[in-house]
Amino acid sequence: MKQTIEKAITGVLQELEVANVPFTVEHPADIAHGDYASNVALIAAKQLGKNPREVAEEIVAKLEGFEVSIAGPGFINFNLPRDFFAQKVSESVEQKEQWGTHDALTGKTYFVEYTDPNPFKEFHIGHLFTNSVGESLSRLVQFAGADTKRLCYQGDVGMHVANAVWGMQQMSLTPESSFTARDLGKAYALGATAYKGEDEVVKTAIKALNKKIYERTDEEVNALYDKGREVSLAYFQTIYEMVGTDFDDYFFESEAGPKGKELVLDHPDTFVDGDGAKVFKGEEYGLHTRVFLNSEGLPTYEAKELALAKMKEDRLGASDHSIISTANEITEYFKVLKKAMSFVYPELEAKTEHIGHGTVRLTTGKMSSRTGDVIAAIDFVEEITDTAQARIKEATPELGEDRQLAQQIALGAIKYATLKGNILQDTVFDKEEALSFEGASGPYLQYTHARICSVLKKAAEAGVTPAAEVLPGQPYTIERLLYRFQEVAREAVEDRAPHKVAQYLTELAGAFNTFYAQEKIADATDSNASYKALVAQSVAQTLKNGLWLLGIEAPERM
RNA sequence: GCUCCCGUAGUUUAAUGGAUAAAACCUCGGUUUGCGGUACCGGAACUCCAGGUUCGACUCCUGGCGGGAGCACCA
Repeated sequence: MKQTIEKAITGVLQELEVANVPFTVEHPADIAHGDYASNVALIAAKQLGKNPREVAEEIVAKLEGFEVSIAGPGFINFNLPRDFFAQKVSESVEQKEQWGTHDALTGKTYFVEYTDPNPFKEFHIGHLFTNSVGESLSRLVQFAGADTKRLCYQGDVGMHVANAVWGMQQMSLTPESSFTARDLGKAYALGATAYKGEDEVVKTAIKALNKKIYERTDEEVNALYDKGREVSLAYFQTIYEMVGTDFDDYFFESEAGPKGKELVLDHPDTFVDGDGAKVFKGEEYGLHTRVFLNSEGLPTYEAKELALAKMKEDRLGASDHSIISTANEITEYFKVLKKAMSFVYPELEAKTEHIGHGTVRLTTGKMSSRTGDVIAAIDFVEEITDTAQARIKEATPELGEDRQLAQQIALGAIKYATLKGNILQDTVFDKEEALSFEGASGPYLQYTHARICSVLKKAAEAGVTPAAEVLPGQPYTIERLLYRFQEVAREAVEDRAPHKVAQYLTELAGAFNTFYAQEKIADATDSNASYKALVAQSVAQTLKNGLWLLGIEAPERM
């Protein structure tokens, strides 16, 4: 539709013999202004040396087949025909889960790497938030038609692991003993604190342990390490299932390490000596110099990441684009990494994109992953699930024991709070606000969806069948929003902006609730009831698909 | 000190250079016995400062001020 309008305007401009007018056609900020608006007259007026409103009138006189009006300083507003909306409403219901999908990335293969927790350490709320962002980005590219590969890169070697294994030894954990991921978290905290302390003997011991783990030279250490890794990864898997992420493949630092080292040594022109280490001179490109191999010859994050890019293609085949989504602490490193990669793997570098998102803070203060003083994602979700369940019990007693439902709502609250704003910015997670279940929140969207499911059931009982046979003369306001869903999905993926979906859904839900307050749907005596039911069904489908893009479930009752 | 990101109602967030800066929380005042009031309607309230570019600036440029992240062997 937008293209049709643009084409019509271009035609008129040719008639008026004006060229190179970079006009836009977009939705006006206020829906009352029309469905589309163009600033063409304002731009063209400059070239023509005329008053914008005058130019607008000339253009409008030549535009055929549209209901248009001139407003403000010279905007041309377009109102779409009634049938257009009815057709879109019908389409949305027919297309079901396909509604809103588009072809922006059809035929492309996209890798999306995210979450990236470290085995032996706690999976904390930071991982939960970064997972929400990555999962939504994955779903956005998938919705755009891309063959989407979800990837997870986990740091199973390095000093943090050495700290944890040292702690395991102190706690007398053995490969035969049964211990949990939580015990590992304690072990890590123990080791990390000890390493930071003054005791040089301990430091030396942990460093030696790190080397042993990396080289796998000590059977006893290997056994303890392997068991710890297994426990930790199994624990992560339960979390991925809980949040609804299904990774296609997992990569580990233990694999990337040796390959990274080899890669660095194979490119002596790119990675040069610096204080006994191998470094990349980022300064020559306005960046920082980074160490790729430390003075002990061990690969750093940067070297591993370099190898990882190649490993992904080796295992999953070639991609057209590779997204790596992390918190923005990594952003600067990644710039250097990309530069270095442009010498080693220029073709991979060209399609690698790092998306550094802001961090989420709790209203109670900042969390830290270094001190061991972290909030476990599991605990966080449990706590919010408890509150959600209490709320359900109050409102819908018969669903009060449904723990799974409570968890869906808790995750909806968390994910919405994470994705409601621009992901580049830091956000604050206010538990009370996210759980208020009112206004702009995940549960509000879920509630609206459930409410529609309920009213449609009532309508069916009353003998109202959703259909587009009898149409009210004027489209309902909500119809003017419904057809935009696909455009929103497209913009959101192009801008890497899940918040555009969140924002849209909130507006849609609000408009529906207004519609619902004004119009009775389950009333067979109303000649418009069938169409109203169809509109309601369309809203439910749109909410469901939109929530899916945010990684949020849409229960039918709550 | 240098680099990058960011400063919008009391609070949390929106706004491809466009119309009266938009929602939600909070607050104040209301809602037709009509389908889920976890809803709806209305009021009050905002662009850090100073310049510049533009018909038009929250948006772009310059300089301040304030916050976050990073600045060589952690990731």
